[in-house]
Amino acid sequence: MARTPTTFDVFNAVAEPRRREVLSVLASGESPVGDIVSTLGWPQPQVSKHLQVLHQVGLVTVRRQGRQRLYRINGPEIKPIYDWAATFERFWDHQLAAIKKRAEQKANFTIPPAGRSPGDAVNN
Amino acid sequence: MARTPTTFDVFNAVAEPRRREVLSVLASGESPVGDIVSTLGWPQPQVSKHLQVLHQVGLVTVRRQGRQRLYRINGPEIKPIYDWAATFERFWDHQLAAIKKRAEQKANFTIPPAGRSPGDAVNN
DNA sequence: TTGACATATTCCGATATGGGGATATAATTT
DNA sequence: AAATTATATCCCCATATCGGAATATGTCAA
Repeated sequence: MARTPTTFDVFNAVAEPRRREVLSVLASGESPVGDIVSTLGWPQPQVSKHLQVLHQVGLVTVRRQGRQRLYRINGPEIKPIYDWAATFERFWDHQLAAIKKRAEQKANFTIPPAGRSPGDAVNN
Repeated sequence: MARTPTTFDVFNAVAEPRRREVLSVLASGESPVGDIVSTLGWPQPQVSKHLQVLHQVGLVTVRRQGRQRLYRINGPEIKPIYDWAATFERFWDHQLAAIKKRAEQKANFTIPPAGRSPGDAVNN
C-alpha cells in the first residue's frame, strides 16, 4: 500500500500546507474561487483542486451564486483535530512545570555544564 | 513535485493514523519499542519506522537504557497543532449559536419548508 | 447563438510513502 | 566468543499525490 489518501480524513487533508493557507483565506469569510486565486496568486486549477479535497472531507461548504461558487469554512469539522491535540495538553503543561523546576535547581545548586539541555531530541 | 513529505512537519507526521496510535500508546508514559510492539501487535520494523518519523519531527524523544530504547512523547511539539486548530474555534462556536438561533426562529415564526437547511454541503 | 467569464476536470510525470520481508547493528548474557 | 535479545535499516513495489498545462463544463450577456 501507499500513504493514507489526502481525502481519508481531516488530518490528511490539512497536512498539506497549501490547504491550510486556503483555509486561512476562508477564515475571513465566504469567498468565491476567483478571490482566493487573486489573494494567493496561485494558478486557478490548483486552488480548485485543493478546494475539492477540502470539500470531500467536509472542511468547506459550497454554494452557487450565478457563475461563481462560494466556499465557506465548515467549522465543526476542524474540531476533531482540536480535540485530538487537546488530549495531549498535559504533556506541554507538565513539561513547562518540569523545565521551570529544573531551571530553579540549576540556579540554586550548580554551574550548568556546557552541554545539551535535558529533554533534547538528540541521542542518535 | 509530489506530496509533502511526512517528515516535513508535525501535521504531516501526525496525518498517518498509525502514527497517532503510537502516540496514544506513548501517552501512558515512556516506553521501549518492544512494549509498543506487543501493545499494538504490529511487526516490529513498522513500529520502529513510525517512531523514526515521529522522532525526526520532534514529536518523541529517545533515551537508551541497556539494549532498549525508551521513547517518550515530546509534548510541546504537539502544541502547534492545537494552536492552529484553536484559530478556528469561533467557527464551531458561532455555528452552534447560529443553529440555535435558527431553530428558535423556525419554532416561533414559520412552518419549516421541506427543503435543505442553509449551510448544507449539497449543491453538487 | 456566440462570446466572455468562472470554475472544474483531465492527462502527465516525478516523487515519497508504507507495508512486507530480510538483514544489520547493538547490547547483554553465558 | 557465541548465543540471545532489542531495535534499526535496507530493498522492493503498488499507489496516491502535487504541480503544470490544456481543456471541458457551466452560466450569464449581447
